[in-house]
Amino acid sequence: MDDDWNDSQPIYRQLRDRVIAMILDRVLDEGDPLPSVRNVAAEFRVNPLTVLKAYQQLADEEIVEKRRGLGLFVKTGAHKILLQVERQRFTNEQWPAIYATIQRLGLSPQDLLSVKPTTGR
Amino acid sequence: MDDDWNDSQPIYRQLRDRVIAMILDRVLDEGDPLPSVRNVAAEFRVNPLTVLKAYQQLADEEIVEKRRGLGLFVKTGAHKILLQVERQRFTNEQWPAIYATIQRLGLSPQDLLSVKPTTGR
DNA sequence: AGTACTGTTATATATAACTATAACACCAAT
DNA sequence: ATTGGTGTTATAGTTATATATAACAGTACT
Repeated sequence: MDDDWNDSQPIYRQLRDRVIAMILDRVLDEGDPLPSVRNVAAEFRVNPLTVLKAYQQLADEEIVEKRRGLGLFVKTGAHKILLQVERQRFTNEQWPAIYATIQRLGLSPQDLLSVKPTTGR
Repeated sequence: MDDDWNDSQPIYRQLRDRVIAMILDRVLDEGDPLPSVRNVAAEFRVNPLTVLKAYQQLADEEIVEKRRGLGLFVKTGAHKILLQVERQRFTNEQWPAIYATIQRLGLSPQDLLSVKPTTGR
């Protein structure tokens, strides 16, 4: 409903991340069709080619499956694989920098843990 | 010494962040000159214009002060201001999304916040 | 005056990201 | 067969990022 785009990340990347989040949150179950390229483009007021690029990437990552004339579908096993891959990516690649920032700013775990998330990401 | 550039962020932005980190870490004290445009460009094998863009931004943000023919210098009060501004930006804008990701991946925030990082950022 | 530093501007080029518009090819159902 | 739904391709233009090269302008020191 809210078309908010993070300025520090390409849209097609954010679209990809959004789908992955939906799979992880079981909003999209395995075998379910992804919302169509044209629908997503219309909903977020974005060019269809941008959506296509995001979907293409998901297909390249074997998270999603193409069926000619029908659309893209969540592969079976996608949830489990994503959980593994994304966990490792987060803890190894993203978290160290985040933790360094927290330390640098002198923020306390207590403060951070009491902050409620507002964005789905 | 290690010229590592994060692929998901423009170089000039990363250069800006690096200077800010140096100020927060007291590597650069108030009144100190920033490493010169040409030196930074040479050290990181980057175009001088890219460095200039980062420095220009720091000047626009009033964190740094220009002296004609001499260079850029850390403003007095920069540390305190940065600590305030960056703390708020992190907890309000970045942390909520990070926390959501942690939840989504089923990771324990407590564990993450008590573990030592491996990379300096 | 000359040298050696500073930031800055001017051109020109390359690539990535995003957009607008239009058309094509496949599949399912009427 | 036609309609309406998929993804996909083709052209073309804009903006942001980064590059290479060169020159300009202010300050300090010799």
